[in-house]
Amino acid sequence: MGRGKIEIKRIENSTNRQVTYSKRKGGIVKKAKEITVLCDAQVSLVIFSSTGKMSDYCGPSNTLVKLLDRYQKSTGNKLWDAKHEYLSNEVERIKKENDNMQIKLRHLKGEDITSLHPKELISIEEALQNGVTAVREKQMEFLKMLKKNERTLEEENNHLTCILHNQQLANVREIENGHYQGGRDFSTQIPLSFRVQPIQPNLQQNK
Amino acid sequence: MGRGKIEIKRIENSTNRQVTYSKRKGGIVKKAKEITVLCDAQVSLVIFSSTGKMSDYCGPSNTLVKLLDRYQKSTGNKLWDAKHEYLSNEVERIKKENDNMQIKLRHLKGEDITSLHPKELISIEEALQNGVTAVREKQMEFLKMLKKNERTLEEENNHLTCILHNQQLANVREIENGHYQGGRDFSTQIPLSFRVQPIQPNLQQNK
DNA sequence: AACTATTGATAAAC
DNA sequence: TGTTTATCAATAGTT
Repeated sequence: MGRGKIEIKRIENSTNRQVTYSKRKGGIVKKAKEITVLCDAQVSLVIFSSTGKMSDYCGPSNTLVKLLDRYQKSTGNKLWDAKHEYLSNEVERIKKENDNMQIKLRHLKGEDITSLHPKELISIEEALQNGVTAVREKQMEFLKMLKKNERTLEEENNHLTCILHNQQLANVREIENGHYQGGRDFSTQIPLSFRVQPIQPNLQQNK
Repeated sequence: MGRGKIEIKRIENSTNRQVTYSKRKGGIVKKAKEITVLCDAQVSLVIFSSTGKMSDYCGPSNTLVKLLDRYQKSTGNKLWDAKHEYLSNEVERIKKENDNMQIKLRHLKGEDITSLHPKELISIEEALQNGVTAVREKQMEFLKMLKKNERTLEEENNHLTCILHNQQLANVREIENGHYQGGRDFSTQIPLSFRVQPIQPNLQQNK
């Protein structure tokens, strides 16, 4: 079809090849559209030119994806294969797990329990009771720790009070003896055992 | 091109449509092959007939997958990567949700609470307390229902006892009067108000 | 499935 | 790239 018959082999003239490509591409796409309408067929057509440019045509109301999905099924080719299926199943599985946990959570919060059996209610109550017990135990631990800290602080307080008292005594005595010497460091006169030791409260266990 | 011009619209005659489909399909595939050779292009062609049968053509040394991979890159359409990504994200998202719930559940069960703040402990305790309250309320409802049923049954019992008593009295009297008539239906002699009424226990509220 | 009159596609030229 | 035109190819209707 044309001014002369042509052999079906690569067109060496690059320009000619490009022109022929354009024309024939148009022709094929047109034919594709026609067969789509005439025979209500589904067509997916993807063409790359030798320069790497792409064209495509897809039957109406059909995304390429949809059509290729069908292609996959037809050929048994697992185009988007195991990975996909795995992920899909994974999503399903986890969603179910999620739902179950949601339900359990709601039950533990005392919601949606109207439709439950007495036995189920009892087991939930037990769980809650155990929880309460454990939480309260923890709180008791806290309390103990606070009290322990309190005691420690009290002891420290006593210590400090004692030291202060001693200092004041020493001070008074020095003044009475007329040996007052101004800004002296009294701490060096206090027996070592009375010096304030830094105390680490173990309240910081929970930052 | 043919014995007469045809409109490009669906061919209603099914046989004709099928024939035209065959012819044109061959034509398109031929054209695809030609452009492949003439212009060294790459072609992927997938056609489904209206009956669901599939044909395809692929340029030489190119699997459809490879070509479509190129298509994917060309369009920037992350054809199946997009799907994958979506699913992957979905999995991640739900897994996180899952983990959070798992943690909450464990906390409510009194597990893994060592690292919690007192404030958090308190809010968990509150939740548990609420749960216990709700569950116990439900159980109370059950108890009430059971008691109500018990009462109902007792009343029924009384009824029946009463009826039986009356029957026996009637029986005795009849025998005393010498009017005994064998397998008679005593129920017809009992005043209506004494007849056993069917009682619907509302215990079935929870199936 | 084969035939053929006709239309449609397109190679070459502009 | 778009148009024109002579020619060939595809195919609609027929057998």
